[in-house]
Amino acid sequence: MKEEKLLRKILEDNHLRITKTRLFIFNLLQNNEPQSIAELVDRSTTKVDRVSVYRILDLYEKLGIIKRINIGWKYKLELSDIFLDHHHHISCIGCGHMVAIKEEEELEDLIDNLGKAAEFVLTSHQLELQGYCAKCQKRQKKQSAQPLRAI
Amino acid sequence: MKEEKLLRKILEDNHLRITKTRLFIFNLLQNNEPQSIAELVDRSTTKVDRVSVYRILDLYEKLGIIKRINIGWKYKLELSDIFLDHHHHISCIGCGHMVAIKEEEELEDLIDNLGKAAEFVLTSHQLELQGYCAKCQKRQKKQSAQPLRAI
DNA sequence: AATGTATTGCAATTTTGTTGCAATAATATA
DNA sequence: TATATTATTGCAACAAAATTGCAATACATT
Repeated sequence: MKEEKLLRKILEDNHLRITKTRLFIFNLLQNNEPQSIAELVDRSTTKVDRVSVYRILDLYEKLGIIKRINIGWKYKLELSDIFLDHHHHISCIGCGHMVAIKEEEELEDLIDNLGKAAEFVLTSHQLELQGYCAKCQKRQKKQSAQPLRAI
Repeated sequence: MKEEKLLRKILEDNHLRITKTRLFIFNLLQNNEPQSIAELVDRSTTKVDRVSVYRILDLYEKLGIIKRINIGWKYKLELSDIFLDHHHHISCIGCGHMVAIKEEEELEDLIDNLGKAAEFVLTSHQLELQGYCAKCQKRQKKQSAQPLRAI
């Protein structure tokens, strides 16, 4: 429960109250894959009002507790790097399956340099990869070849 | 007008009609910085109905003509790599200013390897950096120091 | 130019996100 | 530990964003 302790500290430091709803939402974030707001609202019903979910997510974002990550056209929310180790994502267009890519020094260094070159002081970055996972590649081969840009 | 030719070819290849509205929206995408859907809808009024803007953007996404890029909690749309040279973005939290980062072989290679390591066949990726631009850094120094997690 | 059909615009609807305010719950303090 | 203070929540109403069905229109084919 190290994470909840940190959450409590952040709230305290900002003179914000440690409430059941705030802990509940934090719990949802902690015990699930990255979720959309709709999913979070869904998982909260009966426990927490829609409005409060939105308000708590806004607050958590301002406090740097959560961040948005992109999956194609949509985005999902996950705990930020102070709770989870810094990482990136790769997601399968075929089945939606998503895996975390653990931190790579070489990549992070390169990103730092991009910031320096642009004379920026970097505060954050996201890298998202998309493609077909091993399973979906096999499945595709079995079926007839797909057109490049089918709709 | 090389780009419009490619657009026409993609539509033709998919047995879709080349219409004034589709060309109009493409034109908006081509002649502006990355835009939000709201901005595109705004710039279309009187010419194109809101609904059609949504439908055309959906279509363009399916066809791989446009892609979403993230700016903090929001996203914007821009033409995809078949129209624009592949690049990434760095945006300033202070003033919202955004600059393109031109392709870097080393970075792209590294990303390819991440895909291979996960046994994925990659189709696309996005890298977004955030921070403070040179101007905003100076402005901040003048003002008193900011707390790390102010709300 | 006429025909068939995809595309568009309109109206209505659903979904998503926001606001004000009274009721409630968390903290400070006595 | 009870009470007072005030942040937080839920409710209702609202506003904005996105979607749907269908008739009117415009594009492509002959």
